[in-house]
Amino acid sequence: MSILRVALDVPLDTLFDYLDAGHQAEVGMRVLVPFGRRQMVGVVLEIVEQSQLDNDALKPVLEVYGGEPTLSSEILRLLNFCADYYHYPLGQIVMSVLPGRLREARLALLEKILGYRLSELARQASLEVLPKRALIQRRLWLALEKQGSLTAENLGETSDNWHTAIKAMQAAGWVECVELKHVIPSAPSAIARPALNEDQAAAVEAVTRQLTGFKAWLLHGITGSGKTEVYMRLLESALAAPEAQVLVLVPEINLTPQLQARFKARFPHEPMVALHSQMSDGERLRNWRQAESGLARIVIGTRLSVFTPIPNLKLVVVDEEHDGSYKQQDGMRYSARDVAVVRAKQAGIPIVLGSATPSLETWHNSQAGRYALLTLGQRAVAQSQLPDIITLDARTPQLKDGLTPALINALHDRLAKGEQSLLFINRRGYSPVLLCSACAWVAPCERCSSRLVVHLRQRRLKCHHCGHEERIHVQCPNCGNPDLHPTGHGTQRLEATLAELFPEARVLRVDRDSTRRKGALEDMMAEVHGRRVDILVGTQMLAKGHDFPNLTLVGIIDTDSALFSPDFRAAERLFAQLMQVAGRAGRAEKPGEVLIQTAFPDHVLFEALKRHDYAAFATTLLQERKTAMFPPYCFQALLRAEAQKFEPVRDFIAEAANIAYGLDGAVMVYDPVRPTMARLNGMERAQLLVQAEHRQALQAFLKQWMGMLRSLPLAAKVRWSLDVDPLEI
DNA sequence: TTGAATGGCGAA
DNA sequence: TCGCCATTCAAA
Repeated sequence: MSILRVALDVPLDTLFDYLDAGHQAEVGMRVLVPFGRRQMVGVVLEIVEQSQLDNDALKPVLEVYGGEPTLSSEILRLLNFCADYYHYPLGQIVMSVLPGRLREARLALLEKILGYRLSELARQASLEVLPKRALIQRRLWLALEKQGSLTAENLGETSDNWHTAIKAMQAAGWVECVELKHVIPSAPSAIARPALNEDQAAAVEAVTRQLTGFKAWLLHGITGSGKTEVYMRLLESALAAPEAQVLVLVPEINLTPQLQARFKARFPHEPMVALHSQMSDGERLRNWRQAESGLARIVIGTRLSVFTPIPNLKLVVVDEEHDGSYKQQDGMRYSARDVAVVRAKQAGIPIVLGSATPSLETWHNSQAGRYALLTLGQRAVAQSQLPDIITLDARTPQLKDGLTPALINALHDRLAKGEQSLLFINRRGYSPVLLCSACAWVAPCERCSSRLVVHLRQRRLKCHHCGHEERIHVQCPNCGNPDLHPTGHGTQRLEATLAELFPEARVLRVDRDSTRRKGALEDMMAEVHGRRVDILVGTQMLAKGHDFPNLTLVGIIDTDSALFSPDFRAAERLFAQLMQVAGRAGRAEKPGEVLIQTAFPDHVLFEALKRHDYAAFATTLLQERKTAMFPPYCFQALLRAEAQKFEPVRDFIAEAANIAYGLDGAVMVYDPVRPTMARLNGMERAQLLVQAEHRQALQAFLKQWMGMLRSLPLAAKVRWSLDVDPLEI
């Protein structure tokens, strides 16, 4: 009798063996199995003849969910790689990449992919058999005539009331419901494609020439250089092969609808699905299923979608590859960008990583020749200019509520011209600190090593790390002084200041607080586009993806903390962020201006930024990293631990360090430290960094180390995790 | 991780 | 001795 080796969602680094009991399960199928006193859903990863355990110690599977799509061997191979590389239990990985519905103990996919097509009867007849006034029916008829068959989703795009119309047509016998296996290819239609500039054309040509076989490309294009157009041309080429599918990764959910809309306009006939965590379970499953079955040809999604089974994958695009959102920050701490590269390699297909400010890891790979570099140096709209970037010395006594006179003048100027401005400040709330004027007490968070932020309008103090809230104190709890001052500037305070300085201006604040309501961001963007806003105040939310044609001034307030941060990646991130924000200015024909307030106007970062010279800055940073032996010149892993009490955390980390010191000498083990947020959400934290010059050495070390850590008694007393290639240290 | 079994301790 | 808790252990 064959033995099924099953992956289960338990934090144990092992598979569990079950007897097949005549079910004839296959690798990749879901099964229901008894587990302790419970039942669990798992996935068959191996089928063997003999278990390590005695056969009578094995229980039979309860159910095999056959007739469903399974996890393909390609995906299982990728997940195996991840389990190895990130040192995370395979069972948990397998179960976490399945859509929620497939983690439930029931057959999920009895529903077929249904589509509609014109009946034989209808094909003999003509549109004129429909009532004259049934406009929607007529539209659907035409669409079906053109496409052959369409899914409910396709029809939903044709019109909102498609459902009643299709029912009527079905009742009249014009339309029939069929199960879809393949998309019926549509006749190519004339879609307007903008002309490419020289750089774009060269990039498209280079990749198109090598669409078979693995190759990683870095598409380095300044903001506004038309990266998306390059992606679309590449999709076009890749999709020219019959049945071919492509995967496009985007960093954030916010950016999916935008890109989706552009793709839809360009590829109206290509079935496209989006995958991200904000969709309902049903929708997620449906879309996953369409990708898995080969029906969807364009799959666009956030980081988790890198694990979607896509049988005929021919090209992967990772947009904004430098973006930190690609890194999962809990559970298996994978980098979707890195996994995407592995996936492309395993599948033997090209991958394009796009960014205006590539991560240093990627840039280094391109310099070392591992990735081929494609540069877009011109803005796509030829006459549009790169913005002028100017630093303003913030060490002036004439600061008015944190604003320099030069910035205020520039705002005046735009207002007079009827142009829009954007002030960028990376701090939500009214002010970041509540300070006692007498004893210098500041309101702390009880659960974190952080300060509470003043939200004046709601009269509350909030912790931006754990979500804790309390009322604003009437007097200092330390000395009784009633004179407590909100100190420093946040978005809300800036908004208030601007209202005072420019009473006639329409100011709009865009941050996590003001956009909490669903659809709020979209509404606000519409306000901006409709020119019903003069000055935008916002956090980094505004940096990504939005085009503001009438925006000609970007003011950046208070970025200095990142210049001298203990985190060696802070400068890299700041540069990327400033480049991105700067890219918001002057995207159309109007030249833009970026004013940066800083106490360090001559800092090299700003010098490079003024010249829009990413390459030079990257070279400087890489030089520093090389000298210090930091990534990408070494490979790191970070062991984190947390618990309610510090003592077990300290002991666990200390013991882990001791074990590490005793292992392989090719790995450097730092001292245990407490992170900047030593306390977070009521948990005491500590961490330990290890690094090695070679990935292999680090991996070999981690394998041993993890095995030993898992068997430590203390390991059960703390919450701990390993972060391979950590982004924040 | 979950859930059950174990063991220590105060109350009765 | 009961009941409650914290801790420990197994899961195929």
